[in-house]
Amino acid sequence: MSKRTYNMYCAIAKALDVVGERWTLLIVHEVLSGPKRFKDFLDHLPGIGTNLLSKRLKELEQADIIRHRKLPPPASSEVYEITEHGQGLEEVVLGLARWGTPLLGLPKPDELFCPVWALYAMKDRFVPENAKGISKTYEFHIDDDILQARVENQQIFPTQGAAWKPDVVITMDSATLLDIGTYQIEPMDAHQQGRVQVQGDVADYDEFFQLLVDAESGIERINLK
Amino acid sequence: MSKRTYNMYCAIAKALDVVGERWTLLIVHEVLSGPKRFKDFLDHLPGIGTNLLSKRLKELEQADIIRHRKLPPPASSEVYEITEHGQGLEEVVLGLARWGTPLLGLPKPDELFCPVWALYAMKDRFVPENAKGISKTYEFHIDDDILQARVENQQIFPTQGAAWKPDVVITMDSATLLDIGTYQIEPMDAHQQGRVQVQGDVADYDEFFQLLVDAESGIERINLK
DNA sequence: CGGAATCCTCTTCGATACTG
DNA sequence: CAGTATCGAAGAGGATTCCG
Repeated sequence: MSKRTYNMYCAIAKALDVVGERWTLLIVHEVLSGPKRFKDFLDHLPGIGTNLLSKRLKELEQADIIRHRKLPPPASSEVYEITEHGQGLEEVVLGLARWGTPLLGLPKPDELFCPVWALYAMKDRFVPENAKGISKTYEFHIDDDILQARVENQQIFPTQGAAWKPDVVITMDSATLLDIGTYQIEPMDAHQQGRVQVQGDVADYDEFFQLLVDAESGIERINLK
Repeated sequence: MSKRTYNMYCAIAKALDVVGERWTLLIVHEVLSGPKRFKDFLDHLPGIGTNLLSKRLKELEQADIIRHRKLPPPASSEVYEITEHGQGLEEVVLGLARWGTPLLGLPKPDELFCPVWALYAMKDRFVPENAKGISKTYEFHIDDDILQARVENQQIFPTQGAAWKPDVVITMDSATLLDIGTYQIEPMDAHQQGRVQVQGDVADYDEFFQLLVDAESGIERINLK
């Protein structure tokens, strides 16, 4: 009944004792992107099963990586969120995202995609040099998800949820987001074809994607052809 | 017989599809610290089992993270080393090391410790501000292992193996290294008690440990009491 | 509906023994 | 020393059920 451990006096092994099991770091990624309900995890982690998810959430809570709290009625559902200690794993998750990007290729039919996962892609692809003098908040409506990206001081802060006073609101479905993200279509072309709606200045929409790595190096980065 | 995958179009999941299995990142850590033989892995990864190690090495080779080559006779043994692609995982491993350090506590009797693991601890604890104007190479003989740390331009480059022209050679056993590393004893006290031998200027030996975080913040960092 | 518990099958892991 | 073979134990996956 004792928990499995590597039994090594090694910081890496100690970390993996806690977050190295299957699904664990993916669950951490989810809560790093914003508070989530049990159902959200199930939707975003295909095949995990309720029992295993339940077990993982308990382990993560015991390790002080997440906490859960009940929302007041009428919501009456539990919400899981990251702790300060868990926030320290951001560097690890971001490192995995960076290293994993070239393995993405094009999405396969049986692969699940959730819009929130684009948050780390934004961080990964953001080019500070292209953002000089820009201070804007971009809001995205992708399928039923709302995301935002605050750009400021040549940094980007993408998070889940609606922005307070967005400079522009950009609406598209996830298929279009994937086509743009994998450089199958230019952002402005997608807009002209009616696949993207923009509330606000269309120039802001165009500008946002200029902040990310361009198609040429981007295609190499996600390893297309 | 198809490999288990998360089936998510997500860079983090893709990375974990490749390096997320049990033992895998620890093996990557080992080769990041220097080329290793089969036996070395077995000695450093208690309980892995030869079959699983063999399997992991094959998987890592297939993923272009490590490569193996035969040493010329009379050595005639296989050596596994990191590839350029695998080197990209350094950020992930270092992130895990950083996050895992506060979980270390004091070494327990049944926990294995290998001197090479101190390499990432050096990187983690190095304080650039304390290294102004220092350009030296420190060589360490710990038990039967030889390590080195090159300090230059307020950076530290710890690696496995003997240095070319070390400024100082420091010899101790791993118990002493652990005592110093966990702030149970001051480096100079350990030297005075004959637990550390120094070839070269003893001031250099003292200086080196000044480059790492001091006891006060260090104890907090590894979460002792 | 959110989440925990049960049962069953399958895969992976871990330890030992064995071979080149 | 470098692996392969074998087998019992543990963990994962999927369906279903139960409880609030």
